[in-house]
Amino acid sequence: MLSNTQVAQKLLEIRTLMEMAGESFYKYMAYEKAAASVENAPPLADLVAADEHLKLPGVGKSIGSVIEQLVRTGSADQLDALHERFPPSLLEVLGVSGIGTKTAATLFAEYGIASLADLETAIAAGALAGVPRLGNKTIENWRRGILAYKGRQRRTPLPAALAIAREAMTYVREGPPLERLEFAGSLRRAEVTVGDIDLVCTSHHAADVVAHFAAWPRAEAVLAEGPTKASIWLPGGLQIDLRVLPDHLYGNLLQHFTGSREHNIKLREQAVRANLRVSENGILNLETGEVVTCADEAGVYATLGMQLIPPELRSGLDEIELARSGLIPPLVETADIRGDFHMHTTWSDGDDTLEAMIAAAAARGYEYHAISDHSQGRARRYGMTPALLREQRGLADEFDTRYGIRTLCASEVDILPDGSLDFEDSVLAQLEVVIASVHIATRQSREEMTARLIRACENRYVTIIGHPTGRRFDHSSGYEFDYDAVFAAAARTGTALEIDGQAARLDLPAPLARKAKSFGVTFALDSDAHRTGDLAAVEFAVGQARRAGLVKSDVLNARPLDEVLAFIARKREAA
DNA sequence: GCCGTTTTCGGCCCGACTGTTTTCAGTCG
Repeated sequence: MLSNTQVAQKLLEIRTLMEMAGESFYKYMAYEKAAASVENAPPLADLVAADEHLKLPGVGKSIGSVIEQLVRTGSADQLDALHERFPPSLLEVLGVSGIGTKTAATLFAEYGIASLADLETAIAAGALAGVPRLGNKTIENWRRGILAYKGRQRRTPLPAALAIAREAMTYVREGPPLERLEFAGSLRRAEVTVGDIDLVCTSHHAADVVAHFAAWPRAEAVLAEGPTKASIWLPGGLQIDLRVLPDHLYGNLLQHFTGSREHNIKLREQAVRANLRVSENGILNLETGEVVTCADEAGVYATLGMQLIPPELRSGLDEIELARSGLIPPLVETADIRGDFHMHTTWSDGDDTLEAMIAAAAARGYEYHAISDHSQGRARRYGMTPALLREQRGLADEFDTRYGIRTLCASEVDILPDGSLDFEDSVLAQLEVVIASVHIATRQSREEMTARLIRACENRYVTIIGHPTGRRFDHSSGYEFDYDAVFAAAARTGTALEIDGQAARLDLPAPLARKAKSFGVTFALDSDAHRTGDLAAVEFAVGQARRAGLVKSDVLNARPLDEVLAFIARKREAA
């Protein structure tokens, strides 16, 4: 069964090969739009089963049937036919920066270059010398592009990209004077992984700022450098783009470079109907010739007759229609978070002591938090026993007085393969917060895993299901289960679902959280910190929550302590 | 190929940078 991301990739492959085949621009662009739509949609398997995939924006009859084939069989007639003409290895050639579909099509048709290896051989043999419109500089750029392609990592996880962006911004600030500097693009939209880093800047000294940026010692190569914009590569192939414009255009600039591409296309299509041309240089009224420039993004959206759309919602799905109708809700913010239910100490697998974690949580200004060291699972060499839990509780009470915070007595308890928990109910009853998580036996069938998670929800002592899908960017795509059934069980039993902000997890993913919200589920936004420095990861959980459209009232740890305790008590009493 | 607050037909976002082209196509985001 192909995932949404995999289907989106196949649609993009069709798009690329259609362009090479000489299909019309709007025809293949339709596939690109559909791919973006699919990426942000709920699980396609469910949509196709309910025949609801045709409701996705940009998906009509033709692409709808392609999606259906992809989901059911893993391929599609259309893709197979294109592969008859163009070998899949051509996509490698297209992966080289500077080579687009036109060039790749020519290289293939005229010189038989069908793969990266073919291209390298042709360059090394000088087979491309003397070709019209192919100078030494172009060949040299390709050679560099091939090296970058080979060394390139996959898309960079959001937390890692954010750290790099902040380093680059620190460096840029050390240069010529500037007014404002911000990261934009997929990073600002809180996408789970980012393909490159976009920085926007306002300054009276644009060319100097750009030159300073391009001279960053950490840059391995400068891809492009003009008077207002430069692109650099870091070792490993991550690209950073910087654009500099005058300060009165800050709103237009930030809006333009925050994207997404599909969001901007839709926004501009709407604007065109009102005779407005939108770009980073302002909003041009084609009738009057007047140009509106905006100091902030709210001005851009207001000029286009809609609410400000938060960056995390700019996916190109239906946010523009909602904003025109005034239906974008105020999303949950990091400042709303009053506590963090999920963190570990040296008592299990954390790196920092109980006191250090409590002090750090208090320093973040939390009203309450929970220390949730692991239960001592059957296969676990570390972790808490009932005796250790009692001992930890006593110490925590002392530290609470010292640091002015309320530490809830908690544990992250393994959900065993049959859905029972790793602690007896009598132990669970002593805990104020129970996070139940799947760590073992992750290869169960969809049916077994569904039953297992539902049974965990039905345990009266379970407050939160931790990192519900088990996906990890480093090695695991997570386990399969019937999302609807588990979300319904969570809502019915008053069990919160976690959005785990740990760098490698970000789980629940935003499209699933959006779906869970439709069932009436309550969410816990947690850091899953294993050291004090990771408590800030709750911000990544908030980012995913915002992408899912969650508001303050959807979030358990945005509530005051008495309401949190009442939420927990309701479930225990109801059972 | 998709879509509709003028449209079920006739439209479809916008601009920066590169290379070698004497006027712009290709690529990228």
